[in-house]
Amino acid sequence: MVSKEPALLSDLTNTRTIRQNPAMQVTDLCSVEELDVEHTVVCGQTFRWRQDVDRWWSCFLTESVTRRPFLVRLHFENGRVLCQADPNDLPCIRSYFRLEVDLAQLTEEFLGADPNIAPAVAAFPGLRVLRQDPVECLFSFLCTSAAPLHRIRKGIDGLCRLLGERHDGPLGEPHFAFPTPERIAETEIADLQALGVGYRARYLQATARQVVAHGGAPWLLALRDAPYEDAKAALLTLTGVGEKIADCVCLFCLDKDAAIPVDTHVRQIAERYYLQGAAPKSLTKNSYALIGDTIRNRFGPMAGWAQQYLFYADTFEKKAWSAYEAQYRCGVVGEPK
DNA sequence: ATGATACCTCC
DNA sequence: GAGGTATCA
Repeated sequence: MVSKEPALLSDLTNTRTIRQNPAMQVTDLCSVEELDVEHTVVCGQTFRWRQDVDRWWSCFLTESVTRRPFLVRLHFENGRVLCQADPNDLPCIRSYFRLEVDLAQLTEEFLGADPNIAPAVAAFPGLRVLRQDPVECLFSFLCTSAAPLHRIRKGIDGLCRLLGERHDGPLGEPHFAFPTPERIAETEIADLQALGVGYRARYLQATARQVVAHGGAPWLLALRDAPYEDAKAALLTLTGVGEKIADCVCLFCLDKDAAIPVDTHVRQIAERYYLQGAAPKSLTKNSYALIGDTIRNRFGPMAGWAQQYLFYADTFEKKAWSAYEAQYRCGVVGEPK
């Protein structure tokens, strides 16, 4: 599997070089009860995090307003989350993980609203919904339709390597920023398809052109200030964006905490707990809304977070964690198992 | 409005 | 067949 993509070997993050970068400092970010880094970055809301050889989790993120890329590395030790980053980037990192949300209070409210969520909350304390950069979130989720996790990660990684701005570390280790809509818009469909994203290549180019026509990244970011319904409606006009992906983008980067992305897992959960007998046979526009409304009625305006606990606990049960985790290890992206 | 099918790719 | 969408009946 290594011989298939030898180029990746040279791209492994050399943690020593990062430690030698004087701008990178280790900070005590918060407690592990406040943030479970590992499950938060592998629970299906973001796809570019990886575990370096020293087991620190790392990602090359983009600040949503300034479009400035920056490196983050996180690790947990003695009940604390340690953060290795440029101190100037700490506010961005706190914002990304939405540490302003009082998770203890929120999960307490969820438990009061519905005891069915107790096992999920108990299994993953510290699991959070992110505030990602909308550009990365939208174009990432365009790659997710009917695709397994390793394919999603490979496609997104390829997209960044092909079109993302390259930033070299102190000893030349490369980091690729997520590409701009403009860059994706000017790329041939065939070149995008060569990344292994299949028919989603057409969606990437079409949506990139539509976003650029609307004003680019700032237009997407402005949806954060719009009501959920308006933001979702705007996203639904984009090619390749249906209800599920629109809700993923709303929830995972636009602060729309009531958004419920409904897939087969969430549908099964809704059937099991709330809709016995009255369960819809298929996922139509109406049944999609019914399931979302059911969960919103139960958990209120932060229902999207409740959905994430229920969803992840359900999928986690079905896959052995070791097999799951292996896809993230050592930064080797793109190869399954 | 609901239901069926094709669309890339690869295990 | 897979964590979905566009298209057409």
